[in-house]
Amino acid sequence: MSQHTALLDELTWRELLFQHTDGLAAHLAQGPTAAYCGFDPTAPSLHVGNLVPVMGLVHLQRAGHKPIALVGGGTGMIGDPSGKNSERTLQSLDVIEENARLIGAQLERFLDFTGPYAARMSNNAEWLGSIGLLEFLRTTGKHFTVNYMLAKDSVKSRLDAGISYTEFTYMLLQAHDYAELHARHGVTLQIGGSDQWGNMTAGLELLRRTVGAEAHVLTCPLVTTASGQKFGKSEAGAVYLDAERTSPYRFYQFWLGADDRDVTRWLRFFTLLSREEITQLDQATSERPEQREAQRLLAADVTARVHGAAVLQTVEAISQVLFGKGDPRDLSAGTLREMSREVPFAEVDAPADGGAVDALDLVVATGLAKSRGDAKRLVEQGGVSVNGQRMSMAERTIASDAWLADRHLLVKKGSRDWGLVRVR
RNA sequence: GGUGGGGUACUCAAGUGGCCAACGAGAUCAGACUGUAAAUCUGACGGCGCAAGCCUUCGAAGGUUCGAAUCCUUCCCCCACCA
Repeated sequence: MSQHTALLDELTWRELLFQHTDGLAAHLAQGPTAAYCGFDPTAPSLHVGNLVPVMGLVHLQRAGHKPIALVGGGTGMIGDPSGKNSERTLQSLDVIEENARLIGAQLERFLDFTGPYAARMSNNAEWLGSIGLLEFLRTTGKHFTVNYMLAKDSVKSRLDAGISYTEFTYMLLQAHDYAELHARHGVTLQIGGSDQWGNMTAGLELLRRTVGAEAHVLTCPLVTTASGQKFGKSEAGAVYLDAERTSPYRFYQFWLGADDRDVTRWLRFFTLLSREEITQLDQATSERPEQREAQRLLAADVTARVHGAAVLQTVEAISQVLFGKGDPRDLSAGTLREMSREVPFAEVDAPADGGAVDALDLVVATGLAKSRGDAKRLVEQGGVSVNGQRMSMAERTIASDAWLADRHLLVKKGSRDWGLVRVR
């Protein structure tokens, strides 16, 4: 067993291996293999769910293979019907281009572009964008029967609701990508989420029929949560890698909040910690769950990889301040200013009448409630604290002598949603 | 094309002239408990409002009526069976 086949063992114990083609182990044993994984630019940022195949590429590289991260600037113009129960609206070309640029930049951070196993970035707009319809139909389309295409789950499940000719064609484009990358870079392995199996095998079909090359595919499982929630959703929606969309603090908190039942699996999925370390953390979770060592390490590891060590330090410090038992009055103006970039922040005008601000306004200004009526409901239920003091409808104003450093007010909604306000 | 069933709030789903902003369940939010957990219990849950109340909603548009989610007309869509 060489370094190259260690990939499968690694993925197996991490449970990142869902399905793969027969003979993959023997193929990998032959030496460094070029492999790719595609990401369509359907959003301006990757989200945590995308991290699974990204980590697949990372493991691939660590096992001595050459990863290619493919941005689907071309396929993104068409729309993948896999897992969708209705037709999607097409996005404008500018949006797709911009998304592709942003996602490409995110992907670059995970891979090493130097050394003997240097990674490579690619964008299928490069070849799909300029291929003519007739040429495409003659070179790629000719190798697929409609019968074959109709048998794919992605298509079959849409036959009642309807599927456009455009989306129907998606699998051919992905197959074309595989063939193109095979020709350009000798790619013989494609990885992706388990929902991509159909599209990926279409690529194998094309390679088999055209160049007769041996090629493989490997899929990663879908991430699930113990509570049955969709993975990667927080109250505020999807958890993105982009700091503008999901603040690093929220990102960190997302991982920190992992369910005990999920945390070990997520450590295997999303960190590079060794088997021994993870086993140890697993034990820590069952012996002293309240310490949440596993969650802390998971959050730190992933946040550091995505946002960098410096940012991790900041968000850890902020988490410590917010959830530690310190008195908010001790916070320095500098700390508060740093915090204002990570938690919902708003500035309000000083009240005309002498200085006391209304908690309802603070809750609304920070977006923790969408209206005063909504805020009132929260206060009535005891869900709002300002500067550590629980508010009630009768007592909910904060006089200026109770403000924090540099005219700040720290608002807490529920047990873990925070907002910061500064009085102008 | 014919016949029958159906479209109700985030989702599922009651309601068939006033007591309906609309039973119930889930989701969500808050409180208690706790580990910034899970489970459980309690409360909130169309919008705006500190309240009185106002506004918008029951596929769409009209109509009947003092009054409609509920009755009538037309239209749109879904499902089942027949052709």
